[in-house]
Amino acid sequence: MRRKVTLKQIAKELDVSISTVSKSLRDSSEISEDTRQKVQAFAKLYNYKPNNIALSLKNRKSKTICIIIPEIIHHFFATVISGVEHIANENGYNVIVCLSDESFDKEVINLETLANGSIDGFIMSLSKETQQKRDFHHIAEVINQGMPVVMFDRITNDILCDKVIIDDNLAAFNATQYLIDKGFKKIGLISTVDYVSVGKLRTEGYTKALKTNDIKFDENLIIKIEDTDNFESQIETLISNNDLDAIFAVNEIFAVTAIKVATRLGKNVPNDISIIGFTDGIISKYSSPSITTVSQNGVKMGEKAAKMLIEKLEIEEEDYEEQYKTEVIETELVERESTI
Amino acid sequence: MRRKVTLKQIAKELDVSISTVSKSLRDSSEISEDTRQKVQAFAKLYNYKPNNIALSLKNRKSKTICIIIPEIIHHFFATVISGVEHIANENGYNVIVCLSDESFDKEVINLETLANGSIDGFIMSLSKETQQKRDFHHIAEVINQGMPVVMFDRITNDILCDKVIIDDNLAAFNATQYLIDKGFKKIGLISTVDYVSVGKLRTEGYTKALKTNDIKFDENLIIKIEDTDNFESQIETLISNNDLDAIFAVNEIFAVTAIKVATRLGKNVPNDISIIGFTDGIISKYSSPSITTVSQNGVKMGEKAAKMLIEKLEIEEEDYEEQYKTEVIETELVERESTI
DNA sequence: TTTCAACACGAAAACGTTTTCGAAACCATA
DNA sequence: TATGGTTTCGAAAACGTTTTCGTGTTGAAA
Repeated sequence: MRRKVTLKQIAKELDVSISTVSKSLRDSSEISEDTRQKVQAFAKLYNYKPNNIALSLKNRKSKTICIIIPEIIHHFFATVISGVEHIANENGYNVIVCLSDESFDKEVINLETLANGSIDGFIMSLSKETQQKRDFHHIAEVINQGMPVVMFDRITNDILCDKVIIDDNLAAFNATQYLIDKGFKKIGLISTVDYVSVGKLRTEGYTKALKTNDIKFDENLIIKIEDTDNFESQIETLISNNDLDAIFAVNEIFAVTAIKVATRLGKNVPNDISIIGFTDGIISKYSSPSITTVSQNGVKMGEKAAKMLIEKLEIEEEDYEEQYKTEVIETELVERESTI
Repeated sequence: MRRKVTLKQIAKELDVSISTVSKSLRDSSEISEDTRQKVQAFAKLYNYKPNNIALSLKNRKSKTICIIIPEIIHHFFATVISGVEHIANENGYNVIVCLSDESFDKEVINLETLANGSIDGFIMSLSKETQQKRDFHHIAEVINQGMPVVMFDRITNDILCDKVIIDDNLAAFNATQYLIDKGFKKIGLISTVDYVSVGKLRTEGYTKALKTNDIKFDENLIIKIEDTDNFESQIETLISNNDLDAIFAVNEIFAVTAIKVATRLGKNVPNDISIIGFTDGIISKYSSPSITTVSQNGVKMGEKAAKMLIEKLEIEEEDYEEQYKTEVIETELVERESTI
C-alpha cells in the first residue's frame, strides 16, 4: 500500500524544484525538452495524478454539482439523476446525490453542509414538507452567496432561479381531453393534496378540460391523497360509489392501484373503465394491462437542468448577468392498454 | 451576492491574527473570553462557515464516499443508494453517485477520476462488461493505493476486499424448493447469461434444488437471456413449447414478462402456472397478480456496505490490519398472488 | 571583451484551514 | 528587584497545486 505520489516527492527524487515538475507535466515551454521528458517518465512510472482537492482549493471550484431530490426510489427521480449524471460527466463534473426524504430539515442540512466549497451548484426538487411550509430561506441564502441553483419539477415561484419543468397543467388538460374525446363524461381524478405543486397543477388541468368541454364538474369524482398508506381504500370508495367511465391518476402508483381495485370490483380495464396515469416508469410499462400515461421524460429534464447549471458555472465572473430562464420540457401521451 | 467570508477576512476586520480567529471559533482555551466572544459574534454575523475543501486538504480526507452502480434505474440499486446515503449522512459523510452504465470503461474512469483525493472510499457493484472481461486491475489499483473498497451484489472473488452479498445460490434454492413443495415438477428457469455473477449463482441454486429432490434436470426448461431487447419472444417460446407447472425468474422484469406472456397464451397465473421472481421492487408489488418473489432488501445491503466502509475509514492508521469480511444479507421469500 | 537576449529553472505567493511553537505581557512570589 | 509561571496571542508550517516573477547561465552579436 503505497501512498499517492505528490509533486513534492517527485521534485525531491529528481532534485529539481516543485515548479519545474509542475511545469514539465503541463508541457510548459519554459522547461527544456530534457528535463520535461525525465519528469514525465518518472511521473508515469509512479502513476502520478494531481490531487483533486488541492486543485479545487486552488481554482476555487470543485467541478462537482449536487442534486437534491425527495426520494430516490421514485423512478422519475432516478431517471432525472441519470440525465444529470450523463451531462455532468460529459463536462467533467461529478454528481453528489442528496436525499431530503421529503423533509424540510434534511433539505436545509444538505444545502448548508455542501454550500461551503464542496460543490459549485445545486439542482433540486423541493421536498413535500418544504412546499407545505413555503419556507425557502435556505435556498435564497445559497443563491445569495453566488451559488447557482436550478430547480426542477417541484419548484416554487417564490425563488428566482433557473427552472426546468413540464407544463403539468397542460399535460393534465391533454390527458383529460384525450378521455373526453373518447366520449367519456364521468371522469374521476386521483390527485395529491394541493400543497404538492405538481398535484395542484394537474388538478387544475383536469378541471380546465372539463370546463372547456362543458362537462359538469363533480366534487365527488375527485380524491386528493395525503398519506401513502391507506390510499387504496380511498380509491375503492371512489370507484364503487360512482359509475365512472374513466380515471385520470396523477402518478403511476395511483394509476396501477386504480386498475387493481377496479379489476377486483369486477370492472374490466379498459372495457368498463379507462385509466390514464402520469409518469412513464416501469410500472406503467409492465403493468397488465399496461398503462396509458403522460410521459415526463425525466432523463431529458435532468439533462436540461444539468446543462443550464453548467452553463451558469462556466461563464466568466465579469460576463455574469443575473437572468433566469424557465425551460419547459415537452410531455407526451403514451397510449397503451389501459384506455379503450 | 456576497462571497463567502474567510478566516483571513475576519482576522483583518478585527485586527487579530488568523490563528486567533481559528482558535476562537474552535473555543480554544488559549484565547481570552473577551476576544473569543468578539470573534464568534462577528463570525456569526457574517455567517462564517469553514471551507470544506480547505479542510479536506488539511485533513487529507474528504468525508465523501462514492458509490458506483451499473444502472440507477433499477429499483434494487436505487434502494441500495438509499441505504448508503442514510448511514453516510448519519456519520457526516457525503455520497457521490457514479453510474457505469454497465460499461467497463466508464467504471475505470469513475475510479480513476475520484481516487485522487476527492473521496475516501468506494462502494461498488460490478458492471456487466467488467464481469464479462474479468478485468479488475482498476479496482486492485485503488485498493493498492490504500483506498478502502466495499463491493456488493455483483462481486468477484478475484479481488480481496470487504463484500456484502446475499446468498444467491441459497435464495434460488429456497425459491425452487418452495415450488417443488407445492408439488410442481416441470419448473422453468428464466436466467441471465452466466457471466453475470448473480445470474449464474441463481441458476446453480435452481439446479441444486432439482437435484436434491431427484427431479430430472431438463436443459430445455432453461433460458439464459443476454440482451434486454427481444427476451419476450424467448420467454414465449419457453412457455408455449413446454407444459410448465411453474417458473422461477431471476429478476422482476423477467417475472412480470413471464406473467404477461403466460396470460396472453391463455394460461392463468397462478392457477395454471405459478411464477416466482427475484428482487422485491415496485413491479412485484404492483403487478397483477402481484408477484411472489425473493426479497433482497437493498436498503439493508446499502446500510451494511456503508457501515463497513466507514468503519474502515475511521480506524487509525496504526491500528490498521488488512482483514476483509464478507457479509451475507438475509433474503426472504415474499408470498404474493403469482404462486398458488 | 562587453552587452544583451534567450533559455532554463527556482522561490514564493496563493487558495483556506489547523496546529505547533515561540514570544510577549502580565502577575505573583521570593 | 529578580525570578518564574500564566495568560494571550502571532508566526509559520503544512496539506498539494499553479503561476508569476526573478535570476543565473548560455550563446551570439557588437
